[in-house]
Amino acid sequence: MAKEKMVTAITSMEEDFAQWYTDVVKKAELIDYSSVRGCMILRPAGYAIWENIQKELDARFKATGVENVYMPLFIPESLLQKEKDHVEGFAPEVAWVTHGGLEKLQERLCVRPTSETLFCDLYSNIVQSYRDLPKLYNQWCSVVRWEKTTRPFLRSMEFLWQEGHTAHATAEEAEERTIQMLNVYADFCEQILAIPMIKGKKTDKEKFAGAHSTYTIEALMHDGKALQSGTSHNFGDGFAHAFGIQYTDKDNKLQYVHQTSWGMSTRIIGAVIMVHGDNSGLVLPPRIAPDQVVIVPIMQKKEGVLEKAAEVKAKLSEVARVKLDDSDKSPGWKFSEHEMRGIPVRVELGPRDIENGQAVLARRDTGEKMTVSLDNIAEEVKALLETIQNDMLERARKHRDAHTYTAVNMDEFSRILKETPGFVKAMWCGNEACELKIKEMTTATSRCMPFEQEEISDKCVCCGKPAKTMVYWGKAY
RNA sequence: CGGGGUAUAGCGUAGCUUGGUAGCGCGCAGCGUUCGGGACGCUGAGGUCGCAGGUUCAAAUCCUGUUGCCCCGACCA
Repeated sequence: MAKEKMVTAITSMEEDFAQWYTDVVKKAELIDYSSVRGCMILRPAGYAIWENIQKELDARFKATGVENVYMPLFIPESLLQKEKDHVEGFAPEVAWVTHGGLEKLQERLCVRPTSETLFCDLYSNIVQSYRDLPKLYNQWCSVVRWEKTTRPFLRSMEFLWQEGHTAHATAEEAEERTIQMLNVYADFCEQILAIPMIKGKKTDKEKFAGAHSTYTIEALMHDGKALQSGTSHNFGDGFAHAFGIQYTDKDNKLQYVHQTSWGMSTRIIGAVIMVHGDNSGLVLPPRIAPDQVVIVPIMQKKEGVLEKAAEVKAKLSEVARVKLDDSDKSPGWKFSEHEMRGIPVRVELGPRDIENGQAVLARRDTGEKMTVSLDNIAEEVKALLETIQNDMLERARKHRDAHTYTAVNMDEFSRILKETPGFVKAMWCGNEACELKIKEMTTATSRCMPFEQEEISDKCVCCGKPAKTMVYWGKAY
């Protein structure tokens, strides 16, 4: 008779993907729910991932000349209202401060949903000459959006992110910066998070409130749904006109600046979970994993085992972030626990191994086990982490490609999304009416117009009129 | 904001139909035996049954209201 499972397992993905996601997030102890509706507590395991993301992204930003600043949490109502599209876009989801202590405020203060208006206000004061440009500022902060429904990482009322805001002398320079930052995001996601991205431009319907154009990176989750993972906006000179951000050029003429903004949030952690995770829990790519290796001693009370484990830890610490689990749980319990938390490599070390001068390495991503000599364990682990990182990217790419389809008519389009969810590549006439109709018929939205275009057909998948662009469509988070 | 669930110890739950001393498993604490895929025995601690009213001699259970959470839609990173 099979022994009853002692601990409630994670719901399998196939059974209920949404429940699987919630289970993983909780069991891996990434977050906890708080007493405030829609706000999550980032626990050490979750926050450590964010810290690594910050570290990697911040270095990449700075390498392109970006400087960090910190802006206020509050925005006066009058400031928020200076740009018409922007305020209309965000009005439904801003939180307001109406009182200071017991006194009612003269003017309401909005809790920032994003900080364009504050940066614009600042730039209007500090930019006078072409010599003051460009301004390349970024801030790490949290923002608040009064969401109707929330999910850990994917949509919470308060979330952590970075928002970059730049001001340039010319339209060309602003466009160049917009694309440059999109590429920074895409490279980061592929190199560090092992998530392949589709880079492209948003349609007018999907672009940011107040933007001239919005670029996006889109990823495909394990369940075939798309996740917008980072955006980069070119504002043109729209905000500059609204806020009066002008400078004097070389010919002593007054000019408006051209601006960009770009952001990535803790939502990207949701992508890591849903791209790499499996039925045993989280699977972290080595480069972002707070702990890359966990050593599980076997028969740890036996003399010499913990000593040897500490020795191995010291050796491995030179090539990786290592944790030694010497708690008094059983080995089997530890195996499951660290799998749930997604630690890339497990080292098993027991009396038998020590006698033979070896250890067992287990890969989190494949479950594969191998025996290595203690003499060169550091080199072996280092190489294995690299292999895992590369294999994870490759596997994610294969999954995405296998779930990317083409459609030339609506029958095909609907059938694909119904039977085998994923990205659908299809031609589009450029008319918003077709976007709306497709959404109505299939619930899919245009994810982006990819930089890498293909000519699938010469007719719009929806209306049959001459097509302008190939678009990636999909159901999105 | 609509539709559907749900709320009992840290977690998972039984009890509710038919009111009558709140029970179980995991976890937690102590001791001992264990240890290569969620070990076992013994002992023990832990509960305003989401919250607020009401009915009743008596409410986890019946009634009313309210709030949180989860899932599915409409809106967003």
